[in-house]
Amino acid sequence: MTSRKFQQIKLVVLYGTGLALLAFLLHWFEYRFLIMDHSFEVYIGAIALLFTGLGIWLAIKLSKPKVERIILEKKVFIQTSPENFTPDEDNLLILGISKREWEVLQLMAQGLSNQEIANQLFVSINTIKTHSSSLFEKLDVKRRIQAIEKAKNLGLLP
Amino acid sequence: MTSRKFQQIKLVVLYGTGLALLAFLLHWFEYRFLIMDHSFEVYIGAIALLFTGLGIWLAIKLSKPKVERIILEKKVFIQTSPENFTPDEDNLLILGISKREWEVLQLMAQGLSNQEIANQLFVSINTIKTHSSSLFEKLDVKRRIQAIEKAKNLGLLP
DNA sequence: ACTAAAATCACCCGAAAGTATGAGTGGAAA
DNA sequence: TTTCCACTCATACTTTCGGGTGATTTTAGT
Repeated sequence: MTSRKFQQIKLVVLYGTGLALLAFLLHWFEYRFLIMDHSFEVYIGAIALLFTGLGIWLAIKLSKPKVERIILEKKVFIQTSPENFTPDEDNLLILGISKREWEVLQLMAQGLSNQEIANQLFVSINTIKTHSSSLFEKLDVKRRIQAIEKAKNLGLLP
Repeated sequence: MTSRKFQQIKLVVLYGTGLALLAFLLHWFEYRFLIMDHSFEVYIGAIALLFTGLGIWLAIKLSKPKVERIILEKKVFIQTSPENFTPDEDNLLILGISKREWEVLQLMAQGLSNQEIANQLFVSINTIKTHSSSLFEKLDVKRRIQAIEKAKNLGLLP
C-alpha cells in the first residue's frame, strides 16, 4: 500500500526533474541552431512526440491494472451423509446467509413452527419471520419446505 | 476482434489529425505573438504538458484490460438414488395410507402448496385439505414438514 | 346388490405463515 | 467518525394451513 504510493511519488518527481532537464536542453539547442528557423515545426513535432511517449509511459507505469472478473460455475458432486455433517460454508457465503438465518433454517428443518423457533432462540416471532423471509429470498424459494429441500441439496443441511 | 483493431486505427488517425491541427494552430499563434519572445519556455511547457496529457489519454484508451479470472465453484447437488425408488408398501399398508393420499404426500414433499397440488391433481383445494388432514393423522404429525420428514424416514419418499 | 372404504367437495374458523415497511441497536469496517 | 450490516422488533395485511363437520359420489369386494 504505502510502498506503492511512494513508488508513484518517486516516479512523478523523477518525471518532473526529467522535464526540467529537457526544457533546459531544448533552450540551449534553441541558441545553437537559431539559424534553422524554418525547422521550428519539426522541433515542435519532436517535442510533441517525445512528450506523448512520456505520457504513454507514465500512464502505463501509474495505471492500475484493469480487472475483469469472470465467474465460472463448476458442477461438483456432493453426497449427503447424515453422520459428521458439516455445512457447506462456501454456499453459505455465496448466498450471503448469516449465522442467525442458518440457525433458523436448521430449526425450520426440524419441523418447528415460527413460534417454537422464536422460543428456542429467545427472540420474538417477528424476528423469526424477518429471518425466514430473507432466507427465502436468498434461497430463491417461496415456502419453508422448498427452502429446506434446497438447503439440503446445497449441503447446508444434513 | 477486428472491430477492436479498427477502433484502435481510428483512434490513431484521429490523434494524428488532431496533432496536425494543433501544430498549425501553434504555428499561427507563433506569428501573432512574436513579441512575447521570452514566453518561449512557457510555450514549450504548455506543449509538453498538453502532449503528455494526450499520451496518457491515448495509453488509457488503447491499453487492453488485464484480465483477472476468478473462478467460483458452484456446487450442484446430484441425487444419489433418484432412479428406481419404490415406496415402502408395507408401511403404506400398515398406516392405511391410500394411493391418493400418497400422491398428495409426494407433491407436498416437492414444496407445493395445497392449491398447487389441487391444480396438479385436478381436484378442489378442499379435497387436498381433507387428504392432508387424514395424512397427518395417520402419520401422527402436526405439520406438513414433519409429515415429509417422517415419510422419508419410513421409506415412503425418496 | 349391498356395503365399506375411498375420494370428492363445501363451509367455517382460528392459527400459522408469509409480505411489506419502518425503525432502533451494536459492532465492524472504511 | 461515518457508514454499513446483522440482528432485533413491531404493525398491518394477505395468504395458506389445519381442524372440524357434514355431505355426495365412486370404487371395490364378499
